[in-house]
Amino acid sequence: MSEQGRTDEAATYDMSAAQEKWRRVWDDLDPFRAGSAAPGAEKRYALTMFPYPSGDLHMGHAEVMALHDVIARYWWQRGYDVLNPIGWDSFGLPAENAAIRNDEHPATYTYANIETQAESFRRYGISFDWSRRLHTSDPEYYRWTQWLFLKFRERGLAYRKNSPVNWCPNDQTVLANEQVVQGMCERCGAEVTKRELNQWYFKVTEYAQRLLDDMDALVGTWPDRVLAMQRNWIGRSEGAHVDFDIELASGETRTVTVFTTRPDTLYGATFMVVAADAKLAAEVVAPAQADALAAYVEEVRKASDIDRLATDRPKSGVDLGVTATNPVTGEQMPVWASDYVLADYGTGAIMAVPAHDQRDLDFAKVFGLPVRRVVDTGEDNPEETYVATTGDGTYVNSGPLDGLADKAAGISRIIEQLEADGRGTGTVNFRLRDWLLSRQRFWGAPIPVVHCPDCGEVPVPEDQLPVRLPDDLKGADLKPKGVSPLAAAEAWVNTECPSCGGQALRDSDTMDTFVDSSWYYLRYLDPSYDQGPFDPEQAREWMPVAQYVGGVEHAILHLLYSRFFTKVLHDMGMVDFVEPFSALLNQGQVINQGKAMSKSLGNGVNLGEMIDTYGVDAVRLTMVFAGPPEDDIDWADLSPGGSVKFLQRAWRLAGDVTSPAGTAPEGGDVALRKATHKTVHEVEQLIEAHRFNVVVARTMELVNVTRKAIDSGCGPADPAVREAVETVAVLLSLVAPYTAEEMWERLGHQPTVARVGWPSVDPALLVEDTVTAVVQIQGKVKARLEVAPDISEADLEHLAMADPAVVRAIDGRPVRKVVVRAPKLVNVVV
RNA sequence: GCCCCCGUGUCCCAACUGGCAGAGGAAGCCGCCUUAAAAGCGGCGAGGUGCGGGUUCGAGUCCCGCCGGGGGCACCA
Repeated sequence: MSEQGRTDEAATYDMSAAQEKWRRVWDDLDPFRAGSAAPGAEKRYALTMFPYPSGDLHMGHAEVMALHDVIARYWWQRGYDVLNPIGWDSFGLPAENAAIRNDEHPATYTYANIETQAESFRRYGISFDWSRRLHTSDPEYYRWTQWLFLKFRERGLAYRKNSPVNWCPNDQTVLANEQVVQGMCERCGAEVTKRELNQWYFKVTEYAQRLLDDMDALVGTWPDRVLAMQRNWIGRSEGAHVDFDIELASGETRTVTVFTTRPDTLYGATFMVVAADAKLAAEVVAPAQADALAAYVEEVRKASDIDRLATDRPKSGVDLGVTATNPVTGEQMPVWASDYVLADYGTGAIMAVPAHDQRDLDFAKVFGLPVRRVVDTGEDNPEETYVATTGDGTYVNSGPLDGLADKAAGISRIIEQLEADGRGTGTVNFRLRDWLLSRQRFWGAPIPVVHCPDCGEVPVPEDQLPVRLPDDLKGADLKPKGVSPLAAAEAWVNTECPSCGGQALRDSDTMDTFVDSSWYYLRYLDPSYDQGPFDPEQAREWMPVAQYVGGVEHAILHLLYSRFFTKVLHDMGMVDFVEPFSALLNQGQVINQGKAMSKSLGNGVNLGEMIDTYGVDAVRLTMVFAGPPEDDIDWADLSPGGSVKFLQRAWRLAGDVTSPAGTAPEGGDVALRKATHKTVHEVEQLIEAHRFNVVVARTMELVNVTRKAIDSGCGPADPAVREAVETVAVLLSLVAPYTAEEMWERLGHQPTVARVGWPSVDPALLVEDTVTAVVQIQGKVKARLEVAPDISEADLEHLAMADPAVVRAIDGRPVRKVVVRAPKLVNVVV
């Protein structure tokens, strides 16, 4: 790129040559090895969500890594000992599907892509410690995933149960609730159906309250919206279980418990509704209504989840032909079945209070069921309007509660009464369900359990881990068949029972890949550790992660699971903290022309081409400068060419410095020195606040004033110029490592600029000689005064009132009030 | 339907606990340099902060109500 015959001002450096050159130097110096900081340095763990190895890196990776690296490199410069590892989340469906397509083993695709991405990361110049590299599909890794599964099982936190589960007919596997989005498979978009299967679960629900409570410690360092999403997902609600006796057709009595958040409206419960697809409905239905129920359930099954999600569709249901007794009024209430009650939330049955719940009221209206108001809110009576009232009010028609106007008191009184009568109890209910972890796919960690006809479910002994995946399956062997491809691998699935030695079968399901990623941050501490999943000593030194950076798409799944794992490990005594990630930053997405990049829109931007055209540094700088890190950035709005120009301008400064390396800055041009020190000081605060775009803007300003100083100010030989240019190089080392290194070399220094240390700020140089004070009349600026920064309020007021422009503006009117904020402002009110 | 975030020059974006609306960049225009162009250097313009109220000496910033955009949840009893 550099050519002969150009003037000095127009000189540029060759970006691609610099990339080749410095990459080798860095490989040699290995400057980002954790543990290489000065002895006693504070340790900081910088983590970025590890990539999935599909294809090469894309613009999204480029953005998140560029932002993340600002933090990691800043910490190194500040003298911290930094752990910034990289690895791959390398199990998963895309590799398996590629293997079926290409008639090969999934490992082929996986490890080839990993090499491609690793090469791209190196070229991209991220400050990773490559010695910590891991892949979750390595047997050395999944050995410990399996080990953790067994430990969870020992603690009763991994268990099997029969249950209707989410089934993706396209991927031919079950899905966790978290992986079903709007009734669709979050991976392939197919409509999810239900199947009754025996599957493995992690008992996340046991940790629901702690997952909620411990979020208090994350407020302020995690994005509010992520905390809100997790809270919402956990879905805690306080209420009561209330028992209703149902008079069955056989004459027997069956007690049915409902969950309600409004036990205080029990006097207004006029009917009961059970989930149509729950066993309960079939168990209590009167014989005369059994056919009607069966027909209704069939109808509901046919209606897809998509239809169910439409909240405005009319209520439907069927009368079960039995009645339940209201425990406080003694009234007989009809029992209905409907699909608006969910089988797997609460108890799958509700007491309907149509006057104060719109859904119940809609149902009552369709079927002509009674409505009775028990809370008078002052609004129109819902019995007439068919608009349910849900606010606070005075209890009516509610026996002992009548006249009371306090909802909290109403709730606790009813609960007391129910508890005294043995008809109910106060309780807390969560929306969170247990985590379904079995997958009927091949490319995952096998579940380390053997099923023996005599001994039943037998865990694989620890010394036999890992249970390795067979390496002789490929192509059509891996086609989804509704059961795991492993079930058909006879040589693999047939085994000895570890307990009795008899013929037995391995569990042929594999674990959800989210199990792998729930603990990888601990494995990074020492990926070759063979005494356990991670080195507890290293965990004490480095954990928890000081800054985690990644996409908001993991707001619930990965982050919730990792938090759960950490709490379990804490309870096992393996770690001494309860939250894995102290701070979280969600970067925005890179979009193009207002829309997410996609093949169908044809608006994709190829990272490799961008790097070839503009160079790594310009692409990184463009990403960081684009805007606040958590905002989406539209590539069409940006100017990578402008970034190139800026980097060349900055680089050119280094060539203009004529003072020798090592020149002390003292005695240099004071104005330039002040600009330099002020920039460093501001950048420190901006980085702490993650305002990286402004960091770049401040660096540009410093480049601009340095250019002026060289051309028309103190001149290139002034020591302040060297100080300014060296500062620019250090600032750029966070964002544009190649340019920074080129500058550093040109300035007569040895590599690497990435570890030279952060410039120290001289507080004396942060003090301004004079400050511009603004004098306002009625809030409008009328005069400006140059004053000392430490001027007293009285002096400033005096100066302001004496200013001719101010006197003119006041024009003899009486001054009602003078507001003085020394040294910046005086406001005169007349 | 409920909850959250965001609306600042042509565009992307700055503006500390309320205190001179403009830092940086892009695009544009004008000079300098050049035989010329590119590159480089220097300079210029423009909005009163989506709309309407309110609080305040003073509001882009705080409060209320709208409009527009984005996101999350969604029959969760």
